[in-house]
Amino acid sequence: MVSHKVLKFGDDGYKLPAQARAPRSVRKKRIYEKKIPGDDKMCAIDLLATVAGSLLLEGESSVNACVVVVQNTVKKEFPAEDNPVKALPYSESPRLFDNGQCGFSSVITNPNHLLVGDKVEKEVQGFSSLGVNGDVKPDIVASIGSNSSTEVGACGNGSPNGSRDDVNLFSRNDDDENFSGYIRPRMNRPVPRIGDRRIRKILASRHWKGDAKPWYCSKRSYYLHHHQRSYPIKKRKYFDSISDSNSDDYRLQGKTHKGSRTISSMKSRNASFVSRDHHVRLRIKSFRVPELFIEIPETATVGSLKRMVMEAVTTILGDGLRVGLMVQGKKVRDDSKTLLQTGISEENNHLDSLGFCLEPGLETTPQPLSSSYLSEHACEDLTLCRDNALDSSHQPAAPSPADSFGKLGTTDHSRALIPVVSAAMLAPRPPNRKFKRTEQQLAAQRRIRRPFSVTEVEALVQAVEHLGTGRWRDVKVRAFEDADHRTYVDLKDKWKTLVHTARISPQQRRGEPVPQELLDRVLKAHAYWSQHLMHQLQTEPPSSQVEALI
DNA sequence: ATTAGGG
DNA sequence: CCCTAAT
Repeated sequence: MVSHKVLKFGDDGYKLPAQARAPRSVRKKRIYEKKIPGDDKMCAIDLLATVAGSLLLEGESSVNACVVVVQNTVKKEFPAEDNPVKALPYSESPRLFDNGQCGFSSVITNPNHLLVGDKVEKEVQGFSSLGVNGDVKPDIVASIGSNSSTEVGACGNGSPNGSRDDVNLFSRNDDDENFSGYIRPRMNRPVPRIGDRRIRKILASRHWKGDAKPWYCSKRSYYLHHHQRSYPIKKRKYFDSISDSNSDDYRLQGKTHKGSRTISSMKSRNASFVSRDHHVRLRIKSFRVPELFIEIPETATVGSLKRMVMEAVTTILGDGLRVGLMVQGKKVRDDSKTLLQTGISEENNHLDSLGFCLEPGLETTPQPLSSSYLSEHACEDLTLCRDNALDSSHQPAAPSPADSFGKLGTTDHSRALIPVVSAAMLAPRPPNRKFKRTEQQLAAQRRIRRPFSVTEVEALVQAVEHLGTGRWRDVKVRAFEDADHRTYVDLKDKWKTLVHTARISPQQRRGEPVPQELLDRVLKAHAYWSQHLMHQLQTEPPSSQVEALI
């Protein structure tokens, strides 16, 4: 009987459980959601190589060269007075191993700088669409600096509107953050990432107000996934004014491009900001491969082990990646948002929790495993491993997370081992807890407040009159299909407050006054549906009743 | 994924 | 709005 060694690279793999939740991008989209047009595809490896190349470019001194990675090319822009930096030959692949260390604590280890100009947004989008990945969701995070060792030096002054908003973020040293992940056979089931449940518990035990907000937040990840995060605080007033000045009746408005109006009005208003040639300098310290679990027979050769590890990494990188961006612990999904809006160009302290991550490009077309970058050797070894696993009866000495090991080889699809990376390791380091989060930071975590306009209230009331108070999903579809920022939870909450508002005296009400007529309807509908909970289940009341209700 | 309800 | 718990 061949015993297996379970090798685990990295030793603090579980230190960040709260961040272990995998992206939900995989999940089925809500019906009322709009589909995002597919992006171009490109070779993930090439991408990584490109990124790596870019990152390896700089030495400590040359801080001002601007290296922008655009798909398969590396575009360099050099400030007049700076020494150009040699570009890494494109053919040179990133270093996957950290010399002297077991495994690959970092794909790219040299301190380096990635300076991004205005066009960052576009560039990032270029990345965001690589191949795809069937059922595994590795994440690789490139943390930008770290709290403990990050030196945030502002080239400009601190004033938000100062003449120089440039921010230079860089880390002094390459402090070693461990990584973890698993290698597991490709199975139907997603990998046993760090248990959701456990994570939730941990999350639950953590009051977000007082603690770092995990960037994967159970529920929130659901709708924030699709309903973009709010704007930076600083811009809040500005946005509020916009939405306030426009009543949004999405139902009547029909399908329009989301936010088109907002964007356009924003442009004109924000012109003074945007026009200025402010740049944000970011330095991606390194991309790390998270914790990795490998099960391999004792009789396997060192060479095969090495290849296995290589295979794992390669698979992670080659199975389709896209770039994710995290700001203040929150994933920024809206690619159309500007850095300014996202807060990246704001004060320095916003950058301490900025992170890039490579995640599976699940939005795009799935690619058959055969097209991945598995080498023949790797496949051979993996096959060998699989066979051995079969021989050794079943069962994996591998405890916990690797419960799938036992099934190694039970499926034909398990020909290749798919490395699974726990998101935990990849997450950017949580904000430094030493310093209390500022109100601003806290607020930035929230979605922007968007008071319901009278028109929206009207739409909501009408929908509830017809559908009742227990079918918010339907209400959403029916009356707010195009209001992407209004989730059914929001609608439910709004109804709650409407009912409350209707019950209190007009003097106690705040905000834009809701016509009494509407409030009356709210109470009526509320009363009606309170009594007809039975019917509310599926059917809509006869129009006659509804009208009577109205 | 949705719903319900407290914070 | 946020967050959870329970569906």
